[in-house]
Amino acid sequence: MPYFINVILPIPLEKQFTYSISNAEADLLKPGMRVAVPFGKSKIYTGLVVTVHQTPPTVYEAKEIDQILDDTPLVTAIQLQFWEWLAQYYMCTVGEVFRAAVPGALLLESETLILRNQKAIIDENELKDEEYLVFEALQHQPILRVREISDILDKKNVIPILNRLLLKDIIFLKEEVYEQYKPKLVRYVQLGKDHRSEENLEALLTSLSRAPKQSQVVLSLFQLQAATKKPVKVSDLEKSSNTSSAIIKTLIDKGILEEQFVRTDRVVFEGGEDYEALKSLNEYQQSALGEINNAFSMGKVTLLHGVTSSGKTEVYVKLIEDFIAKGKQALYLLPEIALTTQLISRLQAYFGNKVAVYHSKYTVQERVEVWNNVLGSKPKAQIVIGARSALFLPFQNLGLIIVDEEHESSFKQYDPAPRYHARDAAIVLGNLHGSKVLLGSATPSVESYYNVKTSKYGYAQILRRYGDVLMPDIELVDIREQSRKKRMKGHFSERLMEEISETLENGEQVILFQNRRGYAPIMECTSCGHTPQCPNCDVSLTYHQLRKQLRCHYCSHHIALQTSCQACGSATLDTKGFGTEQVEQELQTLFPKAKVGRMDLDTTRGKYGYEKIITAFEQQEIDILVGTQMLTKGLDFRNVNLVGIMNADTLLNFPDYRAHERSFQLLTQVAGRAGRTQKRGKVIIQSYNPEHRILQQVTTNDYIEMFNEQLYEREQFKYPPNNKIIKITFKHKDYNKLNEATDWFAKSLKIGFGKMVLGPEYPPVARIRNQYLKNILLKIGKDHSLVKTKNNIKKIEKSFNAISYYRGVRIIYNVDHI
DNA sequence: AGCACGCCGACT
DNA sequence: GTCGGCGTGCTC
Repeated sequence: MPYFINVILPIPLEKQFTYSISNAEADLLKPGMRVAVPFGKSKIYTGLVVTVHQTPPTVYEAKEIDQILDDTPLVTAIQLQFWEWLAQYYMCTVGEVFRAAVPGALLLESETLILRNQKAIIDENELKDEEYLVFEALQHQPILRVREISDILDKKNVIPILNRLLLKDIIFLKEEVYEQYKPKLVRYVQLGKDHRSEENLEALLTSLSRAPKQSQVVLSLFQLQAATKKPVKVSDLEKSSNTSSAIIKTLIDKGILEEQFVRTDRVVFEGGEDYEALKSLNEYQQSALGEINNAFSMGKVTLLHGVTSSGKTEVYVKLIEDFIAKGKQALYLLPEIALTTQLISRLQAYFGNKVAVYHSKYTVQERVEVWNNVLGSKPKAQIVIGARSALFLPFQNLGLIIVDEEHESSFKQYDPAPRYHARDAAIVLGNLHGSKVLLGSATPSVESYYNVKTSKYGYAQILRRYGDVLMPDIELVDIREQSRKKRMKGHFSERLMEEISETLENGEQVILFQNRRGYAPIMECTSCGHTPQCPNCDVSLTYHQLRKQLRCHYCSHHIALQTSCQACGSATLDTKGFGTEQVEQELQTLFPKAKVGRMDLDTTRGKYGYEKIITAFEQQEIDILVGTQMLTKGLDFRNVNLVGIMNADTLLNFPDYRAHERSFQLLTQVAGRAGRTQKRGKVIIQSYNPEHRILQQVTTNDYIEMFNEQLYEREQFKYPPNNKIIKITFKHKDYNKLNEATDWFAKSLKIGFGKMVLGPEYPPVARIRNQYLKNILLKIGKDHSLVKTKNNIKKIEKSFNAISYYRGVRIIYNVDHI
């Protein structure tokens, strides 16, 4: 009986695909292994084996696989279960989860190569211009890629031309698949067998007496090897003998040296073996740890609620220590922006090279190495610290998951699918592994705190800051009043100016928070009111002073800065609103002696962009640091005594149901950066609306009141935690078609769900990259089954797709949309 | 998602 | 009269 496999392909299709395999392959293949399979006319994709079976497909002939890519499974059975859950819950395909879960370097795809047919007899006169260009290019370079041909011809669709050349036998095509991951090899050398004894060495040195460089190398190598008796890294040898690789190569060619290659990890912790002993916990941390362990023993997910700088990290470290002592793996999840060198080096100081790091700034190659180390339960991957994607690593016996900064909305993936929430997914993953899950935050999300209130989660609390440092003194400044009295200097109130001067005089540092990058959001003509718009999206262009450009934040379209209004020609252009760049500039005029730094998306690009600014600030080369959200997470600066929030209103006026909760969290977190040593820190919050409930609650640090009010409001408007929401986004370039399609969909939904259907409504930015967008929001009450609701939606989608006019309108589901 | 096949406007 | 636009349908 012939054998078959079912595979998952990394594409957004619901189905699994069946391929035929030989008996020999059936012996080798196990679920979780990768295979390269032909798909469609010419492509080759990486598929993941789900089942090996003997049921032939009935309505089609199964294709054969191209090749097997692994000799042991790359993905575990638990991972496959986890992927199924994600796909089901977040309404996407398992293929999309597969694509997101596995490092890109392991998902090989074929590429079409164009080669010249050497045997062809070509009459150049028969070729058209474009065909000739391709032909000529192939004379210089025997192999070309489709991309390169596109570049040569300056045209995107080159397939018709290639087809014509193919027909004329001038070229042929080849599909090439290649492994993108290559292990890193380090070259080692040692003295050849014949030269190792002392007398042979002397003979050798005599024979090399007329080649002083070479004998120098031999001598250095002998000294280096004397200590270890092991081969020596070529790079070390070059350094110690002060020679070039050419001389070493000559010696290898002469057979005097032997070379060998050793596989190494790209990611190595250089700290050695001396771990720092864990600081002993203070009584508050100790009692929190007790409460956590108590809740864990009841099998509960637990929330650790500890004020800013209360030393939550030490509690985590203690827990991790306990779990790895039991031989378990531990996963420590953080939002991307909190994954700073500061925190990582702190953990490495405790656990040395047992810590592996996994996040988006790592190269694909580095990620493959972490993946393999986790899969092999290697000692160096017992503890994984990473951003949300670290959930997808192939853990073998995961004992503990910590989700730090649990309230952070960046744990929810927005685009592309799977649009999962890492905190919620972590709880499911914990269930599959039977591991304990700890959520930590200084300002828990309403959802998590609600789960504590309803006894679904365990709870532990730390109310004191570490070392009994006082909570900062928070002062609200009414800038409405100030600007009316013309007391503002730019965007700075008198109070903020005073405090900055005083702090600088004391030799302390200042952090200023402005939740907007760029110089000023928009440029406006004061004569006619015209503002430059993006041609592809429904937004105004943002002014970036540094590059003298107007840029679109959605499609990265940009134009040079205008000197006169495009609409009326007058030169009376002015900026409206302000961002970090402008704050930075104002500071330089207001405090000419202070060194000002800026930290936002624009200044932290690149692998070490971040570190540079942080280090400069730590070493007090910067007096005032201006920044966005990034400033709030995982950073610990000793000498900061003042934090200023330039404008709290932009946060509060955000048009979504989480705006208030998020403002409270953000402001509390930023405030927490002030005064981390003995002196009480100072926080100035500037606002046009200082009576706002949330601002009052931040000032008095009243989390409970904030929670109760928010919970009440959420219940009134049928939002989570008691209700579930699904946002359905529709996308199409034809405005009218989109409107009709969304109206149809909403009408169908309303049959089953009535007034729980909201919209369709345009989002604030209704067109991006020339595609119009429209949303339908579905609220699902506690009394409704989520699974049934989703099935219902899928059914409606099916009928929707059966209407040919609507086809082409893209539908995007976002479950638990934040 | 890609990618091929198939039917209508603007150029040689 | 062709070239190339993108609507439609399929992929084991």
